[in-house]
Amino acid sequence: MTMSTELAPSRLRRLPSWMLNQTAALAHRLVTEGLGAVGFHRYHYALMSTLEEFGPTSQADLGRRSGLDRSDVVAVLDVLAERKLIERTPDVSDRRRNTITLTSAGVRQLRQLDGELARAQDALLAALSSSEREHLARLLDRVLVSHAPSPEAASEPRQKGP
Amino acid sequence: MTMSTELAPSRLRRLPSWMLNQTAALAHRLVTEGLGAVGFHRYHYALMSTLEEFGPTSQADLGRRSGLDRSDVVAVLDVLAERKLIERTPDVSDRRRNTITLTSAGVRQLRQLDGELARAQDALLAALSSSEREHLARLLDRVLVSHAPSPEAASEPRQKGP
DNA sequence: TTCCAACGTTGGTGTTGCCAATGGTATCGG
DNA sequence: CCGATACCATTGGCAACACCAACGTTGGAA
Repeated sequence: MTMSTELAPSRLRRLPSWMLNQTAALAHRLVTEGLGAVGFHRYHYALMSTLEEFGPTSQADLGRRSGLDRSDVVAVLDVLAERKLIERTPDVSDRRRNTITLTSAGVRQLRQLDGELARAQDALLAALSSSEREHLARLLDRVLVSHAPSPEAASEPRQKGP
Repeated sequence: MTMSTELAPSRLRRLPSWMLNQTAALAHRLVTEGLGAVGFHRYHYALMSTLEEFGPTSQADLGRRSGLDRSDVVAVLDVLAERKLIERTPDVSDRRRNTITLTSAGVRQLRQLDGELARAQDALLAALSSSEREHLARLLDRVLVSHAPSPEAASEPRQKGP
């Protein structure tokens, strides 16, 4: 991923998909380094922050919300459980599921990762003013929303259907 | 990469690095599908467009300019050569090198890929106006330039020194 | 009851971006 | 001239990443 932008042909340099790839790679590297320095992985943050925001859920739900494959969720939760940051308890009302709970140590750990991540974002966007960063975020969000999956067909278990 | 943005926790949704990753993944998919439909790969386009812009060069230079590892360049050029889109000729003035030349068939092929790629960009950024697309491009470019490698230390072989 | 869907888990797969080693060649210092 | 050093194309491999298939178990609807 070491590429001098100066040398790159304008054909590539102007291509939005190319710019996005390069920038994402940059972001990925910074985030990986930042979290790696304190012994964590993006996946760990994804699951822990999802847990904090939505409260205890099943592994499958966790994966769906954070965009991880459920098979990968297993391994990530293994690590988090070993570090006592989450708890895996069988769901008594549905014995297929585990209920995943963020421990208080997990909440504290999440704070540290938040800081690490904020630093990484700052390093990434150092060249932009805060209003420019917001603008960038808005534009990216628009693109993402426009490609969001169809509004119908919620895979969430409904309490009651019509 | 199939994730409903609605369900994602705002902790992730607001993170620039996360948005960039998601958008880049989207772009990657569209580009891969577009080029794949006509039997090509991003790497093929990267090398061919670099060749058209800079003219015949060595494989190592080609890799440096387009951001590909030189070992990957070999395989990509193998395919392009087999399709008669480039020509690999030994460099008489430096027998370590191959001189890679884009054939006229290569130029024509490149036109088709340009079209395919333009369609992919359009699909990706459909939600944005043209001025918004330009704005996004400018912001991304600023970020990329700010992280560009140091301006010193040109690895280009100089014709003659001072 | 039967059938289908979802669950957690295991064990894969293909792609991507790299790195190391090799044999050949060029260049520079002495 | 000679040796050291650096660059070349090429091969082979690796780790991370995103994803998929299959399994046995459980839940819920027909």
